[in-house]
Amino acid sequence: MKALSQVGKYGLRALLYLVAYPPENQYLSIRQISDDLGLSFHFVTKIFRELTERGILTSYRGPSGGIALAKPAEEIMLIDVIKALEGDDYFDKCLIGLPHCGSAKPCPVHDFWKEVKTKLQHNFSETSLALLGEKIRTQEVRLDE
Amino acid sequence: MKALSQVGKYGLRALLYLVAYPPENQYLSIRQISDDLGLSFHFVTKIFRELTERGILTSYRGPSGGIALAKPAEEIMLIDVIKALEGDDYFDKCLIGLPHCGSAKPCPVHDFWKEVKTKLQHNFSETSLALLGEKIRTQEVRLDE
DNA sequence: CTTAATTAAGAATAAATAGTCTTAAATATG
DNA sequence: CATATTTAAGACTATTTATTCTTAATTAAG
Repeated sequence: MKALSQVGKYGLRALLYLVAYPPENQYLSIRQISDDLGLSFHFVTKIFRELTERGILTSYRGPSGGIALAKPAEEIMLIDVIKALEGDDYFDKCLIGLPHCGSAKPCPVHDFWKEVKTKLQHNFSETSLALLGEKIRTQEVRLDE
Repeated sequence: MKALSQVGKYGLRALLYLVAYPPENQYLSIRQISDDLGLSFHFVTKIFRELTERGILTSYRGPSGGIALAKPAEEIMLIDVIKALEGDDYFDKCLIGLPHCGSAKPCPVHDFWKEVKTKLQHNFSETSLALLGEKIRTQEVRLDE
């Protein structure tokens, strides 16, 4: 199941890198993230611009510039990131693509799919970047390969 | 969340039409399905060829030919259709796209995502086309708009 | 002030997906 | 056998998504 586009996958991975390995300086360069994760520098830059516009990151140009979280990692929830990367209507789509599917005109799998989306949405709303960063640092999980 | 490609969405809708409104004759023509659902005839034809190869449909050429279920609708599970349309690895994908993500090398959201996929897989395995066809026929739900 | 380091912006290209079209093959019917 | 109806096959085109490239703007440091 391809739940995220490449933008979503790379964006989330790059963001988690920042959260898991916060820089000593105020800003972490995009180059370091993209090199370390083996992602295209330009592509990550483009994705991060969107996250900056959405208020998830801040950026600073020039030497020793880079990007940083706009808020404490405890206050950034996975759902904010996913909506920023995939669109605010991420949890509103009908499984079989009917444009007017909803509680008034449900498709054959509407109720079931609604339930799946609600649970996902709930889980993503409860998960902070801080939690995921901690998970990565304590070596329980990994961000590459 | 775009869980299905256009092939998956259209294929499932077209198949559900067949199940919900079984023809009096042995075969239902693709033209009738595509016209009724407002889908491209050629596109549905292409999708149905794959479902025929995968043993979900049978087809018959010539006048009063068309397609039909290869098995009773009770024996065709949603999971078979989705795997035929989206690929057998549909439930094996890492959320953030790490190629080696698994229980040995889990990504930061592996456990959570695994659980979501398992539940989905389970639900799709229990849902037959017959059930969905009945749902559509009894007007609880709809297949167009 | 010059240079190097960095992100911003968006144009350009490539690849994947979606959709259309043409021709062939099969088959029923007159 | 001729014709009409239908799916099969795959080439072709269009659109969307992904990726790369180029240039500009900002800023630190010598």
